[in-house]
Amino acid sequence: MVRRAIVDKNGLKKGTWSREEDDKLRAYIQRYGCWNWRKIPKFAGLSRCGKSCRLRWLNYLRPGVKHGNFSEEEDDLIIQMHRKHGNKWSRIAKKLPGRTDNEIKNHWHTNLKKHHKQMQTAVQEKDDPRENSESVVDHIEMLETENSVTNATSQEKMGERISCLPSQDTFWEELSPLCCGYSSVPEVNCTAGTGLTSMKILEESNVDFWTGEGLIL
DNA sequence: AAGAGTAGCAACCGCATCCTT
DNA sequence: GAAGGATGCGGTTGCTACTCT
Repeated sequence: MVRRAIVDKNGLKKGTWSREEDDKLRAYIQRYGCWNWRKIPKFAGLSRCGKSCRLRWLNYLRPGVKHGNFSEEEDDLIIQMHRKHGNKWSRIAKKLPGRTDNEIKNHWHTNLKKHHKQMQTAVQEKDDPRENSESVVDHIEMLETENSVTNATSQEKMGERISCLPSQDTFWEELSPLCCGYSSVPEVNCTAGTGLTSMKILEESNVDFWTGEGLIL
């Protein structure tokens, strides 16, 4: 299920990524971070365009990316999010840690679309009470809205909670190879360092690893 | 067994938006 | 504020594997 690798007129390779290319890109980004997607292929020794590298990293090589079957919970969430936001795949992906917008989009077109149509037909035939009740998505987003309203307070709390983090620069320098693809980092008030690794700190601080936002518990 | 049709998904393309100068 | 470059996003394509006839 892959595209044959070809070389275009500019000498840039297209199509399937080989293992060797994956290794090169992964090694480069883990070492230097993704400071400029256009220049990375050159420095990493790849005959690919920056866009292609970015996509490959975000969808496959990035640590934490889940592959394989979607759970029922994930399916439900996708369906509800799609009902609410339409084809806003990146937005939907933010609610599913480890899933990429591309994967969700594919999953929707191959599996959920059919299911969704069946559901809609069923709803039209028999008025589905779920259509009128508050969905999980609505509830989550309502909480998020409340969270953003009290953002200042939250940030203060966040500052307190992770005031033990290393300096901001050190912190994101260490994390940058893992956080590539996200153009912004959260405004985190970091102060004195500790012996904890950044990953460990993230795990313990209720900060969403992928978005940098505080998690709703 | 073989050819046709379909499903699944990685990857590309082009436009939109953001960021920097 | 304008322009140009970088990045993000969603639609679409192309290829292989699988299923059906």
